[in-house]
Amino acid sequence: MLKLSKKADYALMALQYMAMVRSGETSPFNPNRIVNTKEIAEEHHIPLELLAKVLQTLAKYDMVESQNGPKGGYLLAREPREISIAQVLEAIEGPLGIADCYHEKDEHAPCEQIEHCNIRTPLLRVQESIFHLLNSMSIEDMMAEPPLIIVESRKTKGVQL
Amino acid sequence: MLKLSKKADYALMALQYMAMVRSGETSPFNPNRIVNTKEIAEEHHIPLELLAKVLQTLAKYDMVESQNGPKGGYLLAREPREISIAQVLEAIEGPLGIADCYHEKDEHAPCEQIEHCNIRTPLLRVQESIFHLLNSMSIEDMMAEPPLIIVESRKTKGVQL
DNA sequence: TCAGTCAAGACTAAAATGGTCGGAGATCCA
DNA sequence: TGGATCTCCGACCATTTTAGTCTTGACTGA
Repeated sequence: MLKLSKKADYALMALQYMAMVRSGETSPFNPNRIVNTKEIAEEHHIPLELLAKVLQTLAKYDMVESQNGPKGGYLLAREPREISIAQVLEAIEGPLGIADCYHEKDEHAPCEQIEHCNIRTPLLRVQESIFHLLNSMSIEDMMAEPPLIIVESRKTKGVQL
Repeated sequence: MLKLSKKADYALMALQYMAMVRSGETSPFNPNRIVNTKEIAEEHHIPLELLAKVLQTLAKYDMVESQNGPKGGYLLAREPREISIAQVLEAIEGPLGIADCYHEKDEHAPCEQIEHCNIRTPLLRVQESIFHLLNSMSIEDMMAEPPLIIVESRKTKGVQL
């Protein structure tokens, strides 16, 4: 539950990687170098074609710029700090909302339950908190993180930050 | 994205309703009365059979107690404040985790990317925040909320609480 | 021109989700 | 006491979503 889709995972990985490359972290002698789909896919062991599709949508949403031809590839279209996690997730998976109270068939009609819905208001509060959190974090915040070695239990819950 | 499943919605609605009934809010003369699936389904306009299944799993996780036979139904097994939203979601949709870094086939093996995963640590931070939020809210917090009349735009994002 | 790159779409397989059905079990009352 | 009735229960099916693959085409630079 609440798990990110693979595509969203891949998008974040790719953007983080591009941000690292751009900063010169991975290859100090040529920051700003362009990276292509294959490189990212091999680096992270993810299927090439799927990543390609993800990068296409990121390009469509102006988060990366594509360059065609040999030596082509992608680069970040903005500063890493200007790309929020919320923006990435919305680009890949559509508008985010814990409670979106709209009819499935007709975007503009409210859902069947709305007249008798007792949980809407509190859920909207939860939703706003999550939005705020995801909007406040950017790709920059994902850089230079030492990978965790310890695989902690999935039972750890409710830990205060 | 991040949208709750129908089942999760129904579970929360049902629990909130049962909490209201129990408090005497809906029918002052007999609080603690037992309610059956049909009543909840009709009250909220949700399909009976699906709600039934949801209530079954809630019973399995000891959030409600079931009583069979005529005049049977469900009641809350605990105080509303002792049932957190996180518990409900986990009961219905399985363990929650933005990033669960496990192999799909083998629960105990880490996922393919973990060795080269650059986004794990920051995502775990996000995840912990959300866990904390969902654990800190209970069914009690969902009671006595006046329904919102205004249908606000789904474009409102990143609003500070 | 040619090889390497992105772009775009159709297509398939598998999983998750939403929804349905025919019972099994408990209670009530003649 | 025994059946009628009302409830929960668990297996089942249909649809949608997701993940992944494949093909074709267009663009670019050497």
